Amino acid sequence: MTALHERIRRDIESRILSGEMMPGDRLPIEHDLMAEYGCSRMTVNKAISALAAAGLVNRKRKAGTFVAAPKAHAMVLDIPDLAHEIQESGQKYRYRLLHREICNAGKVDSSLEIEGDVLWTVGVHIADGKPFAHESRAVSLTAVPEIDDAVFDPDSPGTWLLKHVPWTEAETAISATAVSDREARALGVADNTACLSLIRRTWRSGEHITAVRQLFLGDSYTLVARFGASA
Amino acid sequence: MTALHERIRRDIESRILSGEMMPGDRLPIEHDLMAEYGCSRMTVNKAISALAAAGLVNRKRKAGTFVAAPKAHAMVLDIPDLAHEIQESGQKYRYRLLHREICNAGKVDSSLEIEGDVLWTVGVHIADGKPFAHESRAVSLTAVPEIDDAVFDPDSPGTWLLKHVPWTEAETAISATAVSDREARALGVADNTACLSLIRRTWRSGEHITAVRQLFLGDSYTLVARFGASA
DNA sequence: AGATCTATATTGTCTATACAATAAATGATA
DNA sequence: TATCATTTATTGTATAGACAATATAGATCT
Repeated sequence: MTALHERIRRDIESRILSGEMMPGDRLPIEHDLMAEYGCSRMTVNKAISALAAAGLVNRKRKAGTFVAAPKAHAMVLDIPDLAHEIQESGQKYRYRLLHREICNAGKVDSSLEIEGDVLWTVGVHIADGKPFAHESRAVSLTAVPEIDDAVFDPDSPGTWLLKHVPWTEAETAISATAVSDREARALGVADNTACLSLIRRTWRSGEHITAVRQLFLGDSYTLVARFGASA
Repeated sequence: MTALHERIRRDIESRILSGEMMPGDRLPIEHDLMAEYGCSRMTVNKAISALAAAGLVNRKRKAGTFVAAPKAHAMVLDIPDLAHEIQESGQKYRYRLLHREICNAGKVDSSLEIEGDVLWTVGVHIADGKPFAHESRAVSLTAVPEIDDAVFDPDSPGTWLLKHVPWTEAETAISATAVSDREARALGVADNTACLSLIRRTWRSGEHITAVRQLFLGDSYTLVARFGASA
């Protein structure tokens, strides 16, 4: 039932992933694959183009198609929507707003690197009554003026934004840090506890929409990135 | 000079990303796009299939093509090869091996979740003479017997593996932790310093190759993931 | 109203062919 | 030998047409 071009793609893909074809090796030319699979060149081309789009091979006119060097470690990182993830796992999710203020970006955490007038929120993500992540967020009022009217009761500011504002570019920086005393109090942990710090900034067509810094208790939360069939 | 199918793809993509077309909106049918762009259906199909492959739209026979719900936060995470990255930034890279032992996996850090006989290495990544990441790695001897003969002098075990063994599946877990006393000593920092813990496990066709746990000093290292044009 | 069949719109795949673009290989020239 | 032009192999793009698969919408029958 699977389409032929798909079969060809998977066939060659497996030859590469299994190590049977090593980086630098040359693939058969389209004409030969046509013969091998008994199909038209368009079909072969579709299969190999897909591999090229996925970065598994490089193609060059006249030269041929070659197995690409291993993509080192580019992989898909699944940064979940907290509310969604927590509810999935059967826990009760709540967001508690600690602070909400319209102010100039200069006033908020400088690590967010946002400018202009913003809505600044500070809150805590709670799973089954237990604080679980601390969040400080700035949303540009010039980019998203309507957020001023938003109520963050069922939804956290992040969920609200996801539902209302599409983004086109994003950047996420992950590091480790020790919680400050104020954050420790909000999370109900000891001062200086090791935390995962996730700073995420999004744009829409070059215009900065929001920047957020989330602190996850180190042992309670782990980001997992997967690549390949093990998923 | 850009191909027509590429122009069509970008055209529609920008309509989606700009917010002009919202999730759930229906795209014109291929026949209409044919007319709009004055080309054959195959060309339109190629453009829209690319958008579908990228997850921007969903296609259903008879129903049509629809703008997909925002892909939450799936993005490309660039987990660099440490040696490469440090050298890029003009610093001098060195790997110092602290421990090397053939043993059963049971003996090494249980968080690595590997089994059988392994080569266990512990070492420190050094940039410009300053310790910078602590690494504990187990490499399966059944999967990679030849690593027993490897010398980790110019290359760290990770770099050696990258050069010699292709992998097909990988999983990376990122969390925050406080360094143990032994690790603190190796890194030359105070006990309990907050660190980024990166556990990475790779397979080849289902066979577990290696598992590694790297500890990065929290303030000295940040993983950055980017998505979209801002890169 | 509800179930079942039928028609139809839309995407999915494939073919055979054509010409364009590119870079490597080859040959000609200085 | 070095440089430049020419050929040639290979991929890139496009076309028109055909038939398949499938989900919706409409029609028919309980």
